[in-house]
Amino acid sequence: MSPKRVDKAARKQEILAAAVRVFARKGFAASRIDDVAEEAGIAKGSVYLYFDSRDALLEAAFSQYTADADAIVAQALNSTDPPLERLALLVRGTIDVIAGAPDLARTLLDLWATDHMRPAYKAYREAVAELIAQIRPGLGLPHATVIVGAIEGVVLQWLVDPEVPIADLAGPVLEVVVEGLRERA
Amino acid sequence: MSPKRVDKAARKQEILAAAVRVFARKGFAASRIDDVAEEAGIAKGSVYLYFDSRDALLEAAFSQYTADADAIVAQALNSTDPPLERLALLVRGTIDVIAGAPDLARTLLDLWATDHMRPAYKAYREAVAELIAQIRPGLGLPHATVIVGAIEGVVLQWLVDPEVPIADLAGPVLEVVVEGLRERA
Amino acid sequence: MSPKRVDKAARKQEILAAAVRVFARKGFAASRIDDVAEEAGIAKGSVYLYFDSRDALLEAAFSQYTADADAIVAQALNSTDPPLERLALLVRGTIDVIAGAPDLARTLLDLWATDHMRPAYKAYREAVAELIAQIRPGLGLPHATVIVGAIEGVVLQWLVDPEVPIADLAGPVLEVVVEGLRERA
Amino acid sequence: MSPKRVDKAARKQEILAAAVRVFARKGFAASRIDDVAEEAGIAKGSVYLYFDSRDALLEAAFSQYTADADAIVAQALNSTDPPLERLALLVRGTIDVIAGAPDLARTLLDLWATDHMRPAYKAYREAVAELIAQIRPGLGLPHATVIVGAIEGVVLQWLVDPEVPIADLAGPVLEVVVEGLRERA
DNA sequence: CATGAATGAGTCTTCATTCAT
DNA sequence: TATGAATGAAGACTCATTCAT
Repeated sequence: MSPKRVDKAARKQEILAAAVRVFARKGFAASRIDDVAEEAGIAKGSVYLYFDSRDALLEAAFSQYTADADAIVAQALNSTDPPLERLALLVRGTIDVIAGAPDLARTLLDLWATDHMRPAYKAYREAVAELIAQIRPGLGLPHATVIVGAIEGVVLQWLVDPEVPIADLAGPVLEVVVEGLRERA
Repeated sequence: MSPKRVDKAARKQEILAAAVRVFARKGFAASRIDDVAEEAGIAKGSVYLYFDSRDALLEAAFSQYTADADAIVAQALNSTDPPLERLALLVRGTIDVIAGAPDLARTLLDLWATDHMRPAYKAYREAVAELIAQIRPGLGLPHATVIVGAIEGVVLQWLVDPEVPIADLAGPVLEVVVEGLRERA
Repeated sequence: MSPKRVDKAARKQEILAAAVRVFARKGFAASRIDDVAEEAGIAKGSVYLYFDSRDALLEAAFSQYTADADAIVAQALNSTDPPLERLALLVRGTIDVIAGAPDLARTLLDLWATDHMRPAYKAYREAVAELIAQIRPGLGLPHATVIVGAIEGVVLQWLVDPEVPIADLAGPVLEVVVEGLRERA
Repeated sequence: MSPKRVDKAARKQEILAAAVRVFARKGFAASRIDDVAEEAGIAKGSVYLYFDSRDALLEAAFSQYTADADAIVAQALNSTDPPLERLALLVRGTIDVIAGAPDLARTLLDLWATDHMRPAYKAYREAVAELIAQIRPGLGLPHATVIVGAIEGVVLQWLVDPEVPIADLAGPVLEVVVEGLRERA
């Protein structure tokens, strides 16, 4: 009847973190449950005390990712700042979160092949569309798709090539997207 | 010995094409040698007469893809039109090619997880940097990364969600990127 | 030290009873120690305080079952009634007991696959042989095997198909076995 | 394109026969795919070229069993002999088939725990009911259940104890069931 | 060249058993 | 005594690769 020392939720987080590190290192497809267990310093079978299956681990990693991302988006959009300010918040927030958790970010490569990101991106686009409609009439979902694309596309390039200086790119994203490339009068 | 009806190189190409179709359909991780053989209309063992291993097949499929992609970019950039025109060509060309071969495009999701795209994207960014430097001084590699990001990011969203109207997005990409979102005076 | 609230033997019996219920429900092969522990309302590890292993638990469950079965048979045979009467008692007793504990009966399916029933059935046949020899000279072990077979075979059919009305079949068993099918003069 | 030497159907039969031998030796629950493969003299993976799963092997064993059994029943019932003759045919046929294939018979112990035998036994009982109704009015399904029970119950005892002389028991079954135990006037 | 049956290493998952608390 | 987290051996199933024909 004595309560066990182990905090189940904490242990679950440890394993998930270990899994994310492994996924980041080798990709989900090449990650074995043994790898995750070893990274977490436990026996293979113990992973199953906390996650139902290998897929459940990816699932959990995904949830963790989108939870963070959603928070950023929500925060940026619910502010009362002027729209351009909020757009800047959004871009900076997203990129900071991603750059701050490279391992988690790497799982995006696997997540994209899933259809878990579909609703997330859809909501993201719609929120941005609403935001930019306040900047200038005539801006809508297509342009929002471009904004989201610029952010995620910059991340993508960093994932493909770690030398891309992701942390420094929030500025350029905003410059290009807000001011455009064309020479001003 | 007269040459056989089917020459080796051609047969190898057929298998490669079949492999790409299969990879596009189910992703690389879920594609079996059996699937490729069936798609190519030959026996499983025969695949090994042309490719040393599953990985070699992958490698070949990836190389073919990047070669195609490189050609698009080169073509757009080597024109003598004014820079903004060439940018437009590039954006439209890339998106048209990708939207025109949806099956092939799916392969990108796997490609990104390899490092085959690293040099391709690097060259892509550098070429775009050179191009936009001609539009306005002060524009450079960071902005080029955003441009490439916007293009690839829009494609990414379409891969994640087929309802994203990729074919209609070349225009919005250019609008945002060239003119910016900000209200003009 | 005053005796603990629950004495060891009683607790052991509780666990055994729980085990039998579980085995009856799902069959032995599909029964997990966890299931037994849960049915007994204790922790999995505690089962091992009373039984050395899963097999020991099985063994105990089987022994309990055969002990019960032997008691039935002994009781029916030790009466001083005339032979046909005792045969009727035996058939009715056996079927009533089995039909009265359907959960327990399911265990028979597993028991048959072990050799725990071998001596029990042997004794059963011999006792019946002795009994029927008093009904008519010339009747012996082969006929006893048929009698026991008819009883157990009817039970078997009920285990295979719960719609077989086991509770109503003691009569027909006796009719067939005592009177035979043939039209009497 | 050259046709392979191996007759797939024959090979499948070989594996099934090997499986039945293994099942007979250790019971289905304790039988490993490795055991079956070794018994068949092939590699573990090869079993899966012919059977989808371990369960499919039991399934196949079952089908083989009931095919034989059904044939016996059908043959006995479709004869034009007088009813008592046909009953004798049925009892002798069933017991001969079972006694002639002890390995296959042993799988009955596993089959019974499945619900595959439910419809088979139901049909068996109904056929016998029809048959005995021709022997004497008033005989019906309950008595048929007893007949089937006597046959299967005798087999059961032989499975539990190989010393039970199954091959010699068709006679006693008929004697008891046709004539009854009671002393005739 | 082509075939496709055969192989067996590799992986996920389960679960009896142990043991620190 | 009791607990239940942890362990790791075992087993089903997959599939890249080989090779006899």
